[in-house]
Amino acid sequence: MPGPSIVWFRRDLRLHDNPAFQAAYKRNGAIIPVYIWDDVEERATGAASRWWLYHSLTSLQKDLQNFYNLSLTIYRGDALKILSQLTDVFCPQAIYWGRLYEPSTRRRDEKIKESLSEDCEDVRSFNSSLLFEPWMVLNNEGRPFQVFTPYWRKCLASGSIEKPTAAPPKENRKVVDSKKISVPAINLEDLKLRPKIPWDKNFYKFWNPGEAGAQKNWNTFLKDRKKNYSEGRDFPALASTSELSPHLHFGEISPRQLWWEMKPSSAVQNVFLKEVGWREFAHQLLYHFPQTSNEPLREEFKKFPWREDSKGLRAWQRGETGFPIVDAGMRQLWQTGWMHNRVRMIVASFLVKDLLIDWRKGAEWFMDTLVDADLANNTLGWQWAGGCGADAAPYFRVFNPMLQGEKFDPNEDYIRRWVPDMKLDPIVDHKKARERALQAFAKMKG
DNA sequence: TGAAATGTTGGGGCG
DNA sequence: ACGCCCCAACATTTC
Repeated sequence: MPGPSIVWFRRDLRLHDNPAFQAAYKRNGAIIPVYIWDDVEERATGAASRWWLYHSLTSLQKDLQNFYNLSLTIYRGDALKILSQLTDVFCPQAIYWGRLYEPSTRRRDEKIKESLSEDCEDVRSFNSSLLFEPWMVLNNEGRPFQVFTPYWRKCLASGSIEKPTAAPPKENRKVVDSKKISVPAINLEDLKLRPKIPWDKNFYKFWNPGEAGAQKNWNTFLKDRKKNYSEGRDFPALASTSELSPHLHFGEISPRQLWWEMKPSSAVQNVFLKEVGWREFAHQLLYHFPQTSNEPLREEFKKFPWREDSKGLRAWQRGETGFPIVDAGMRQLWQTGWMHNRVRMIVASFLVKDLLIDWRKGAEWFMDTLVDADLANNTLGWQWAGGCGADAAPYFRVFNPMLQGEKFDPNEDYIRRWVPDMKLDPIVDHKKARERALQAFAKMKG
């Protein structure tokens, strides 16, 4: 009888196409599925994401129980310590997990892999969340791409993507008593992931965290939204996007599934897959330039003269700027934990250009309020808006929030939905603000 | 994955 | 019929 395998779930909270779980399953022994809430998770997970995580773990717990008679054990504390203790007690044959790519998780996981390998012969990580590993796609000089189009072209030319695998067949796995270890397992409730103040009450109307919810959104997308995606995706009043971002962040659905089920005749031109490509691009950028979540990729922006403006920042956060499309976006974010991507660009441009507030302030707010908050995507998005990142909009490309509203919400449906009581009392004069931003840019240059 | 400023063109009104 | 002006429509340049 083979010994047990530990599967360390992190942000691959699914059973289909989950290579770590699959590999453990194939070993035919007992499986010990664990989730560990340690400092790295705690620091990196904002309030809205915690809400999501709570429900996603609940869902995974239920599925593991129902399909395999496995109980996902939850721990709080230092991941290395806990995994080492588990290893001491259970002498697992294998310890598996899905890879993450942020600097903090990489630092931690490398140490863990090295340390556990001394006591366990098969400690392995798997690719569960990307189509292309960041170190696999390099330009002809062997360096990472900094422009999207050539990056994506290279990805698509670089070979085939593995087909997703179904969840392993249902069966009752032998159960081990994980309570034996000295670090006590705790209840999911004890992680206190849900808010004390019930600001999450509306979230339930919009989201269904977990693997089943992810599949549901994906099927809706394929059935109803895909055909109009390339035109409709820019109009926030329409339901044209997949709304998969939080599911993808927590690994409730596999990008390989999206890839294969799109069945594109020409992947290069497929607009939806291109968006998946931006996600890949963001992850490889953060991998190769790990400092960019805090520092602009383009050096000259280190001396950009940002303004301190706590009143402006607060008005932006609350959706009280007096610019309808900006306020609508910020309120959609607050009420649902999500914002349409077109509107993200508009509100980001407004904060960075019209208010001249450091993009990092905006990034921080997004990390705390988005259910899909993802360090790689968020960093790319904000540095793009700030003009200081890879393949970024040139700084002088200033969005006019009124014009953007006219273009992308012509009937004001989106605005009315989120700010029914809209009062036009702008906190800045856009024309003057634009001039000010251009001057600041010139100052940095000179 | 801009928008404003500036330049060019051409149709129509009118003396 | 012609030149002149106005200005919308479009194109190009600049920020």
